Amino acid sequence: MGKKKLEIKRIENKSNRQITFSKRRKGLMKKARELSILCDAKLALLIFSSTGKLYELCNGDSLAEVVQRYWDNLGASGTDTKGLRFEIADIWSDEAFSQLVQSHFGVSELEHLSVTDLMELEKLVHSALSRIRSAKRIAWNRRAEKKKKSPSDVTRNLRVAHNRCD
Amino acid sequence: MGKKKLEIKRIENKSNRQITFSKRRKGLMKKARELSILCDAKLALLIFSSTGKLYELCNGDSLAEVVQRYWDNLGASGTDTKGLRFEIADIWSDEAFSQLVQSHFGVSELEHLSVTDLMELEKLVHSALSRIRSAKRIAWNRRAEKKKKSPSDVTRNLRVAHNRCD
DNA sequence: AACTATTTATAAGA
DNA sequence: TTCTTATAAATAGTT
Repeated sequence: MGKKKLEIKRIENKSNRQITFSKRRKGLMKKARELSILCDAKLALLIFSSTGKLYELCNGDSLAEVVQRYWDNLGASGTDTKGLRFEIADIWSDEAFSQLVQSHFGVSELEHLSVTDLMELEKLVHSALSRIRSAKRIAWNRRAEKKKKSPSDVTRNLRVAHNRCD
Repeated sequence: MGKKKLEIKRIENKSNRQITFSKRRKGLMKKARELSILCDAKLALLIFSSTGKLYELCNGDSLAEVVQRYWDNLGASGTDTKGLRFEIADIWSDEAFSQLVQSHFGVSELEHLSVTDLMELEKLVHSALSRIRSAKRIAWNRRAEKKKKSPSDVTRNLRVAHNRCD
């Protein structure tokens, strides 16, 4: 929409690209906000400009919680994750984790921690996730290297689970 | 845009709300895709309908990676997280975590785990996060209850940190 | 699910 | 850059 119809492909002129980014980013966020209000939807929107600057929008829950729902949803829609879910619950009966909490905060019950402590713990666990993901990526590549010619169905399914984006 | 100007507030009629949700969701995703192509931006968009159904869009990296960049960004932009970051790194030198990995998978080095194991571990740690967040929410409410009248600056800042959304 | 009267977003230009 | 304006695009109400 504008004086000329704009073809949807990368804008090569840098300053035009910047201007369009700024205008459309604002428009997109406005629309996102409207959708969430009009239709009572929860949403999260993250935009990284080509220079790496982050713009974000979310409503209702914190972004972390929206993302968490995303993960829950992944788990729920998976076909054979039930056995896994049982084991997942077990992390809390595992001595190791309460020891971890104990050694960092002096108590082992989450219920006894302050908001500040819990935020710190949250970041702590997030950093664990980062490292796990990184290891997963590396393991994935190692695996892909071996099966270069024709990936098996199992491999393809894993890719879907790993990279659930359209 | 439409035959009448629509006031931006929750649409009470359920079927109208549903129809508007469907139309606007499609429009929003189209705009998001266009922005990412035109301006070479990375983005992630998660939408949960009021019935809980998830619609998502992301380009470039997987959603997990976009979200991870979000967390990295949070850490980098925080004013007083440096001290915290040091402690965060320490989770991996902590015996407790490697014991956890050891007891679940038989080896303690992430590098020796398979993709499948790492995915399981990832879910495991995610479930830990769920519980931490839940505890945080509860602790937060307890705290808010006490300071009902006029929240202090500290309280307000924590809310910002907890719920970093505009 | 299609239509269409309007509103809204925005590409160029000032 | 910010403001304006002509035009394209999205969509509210309707069928």
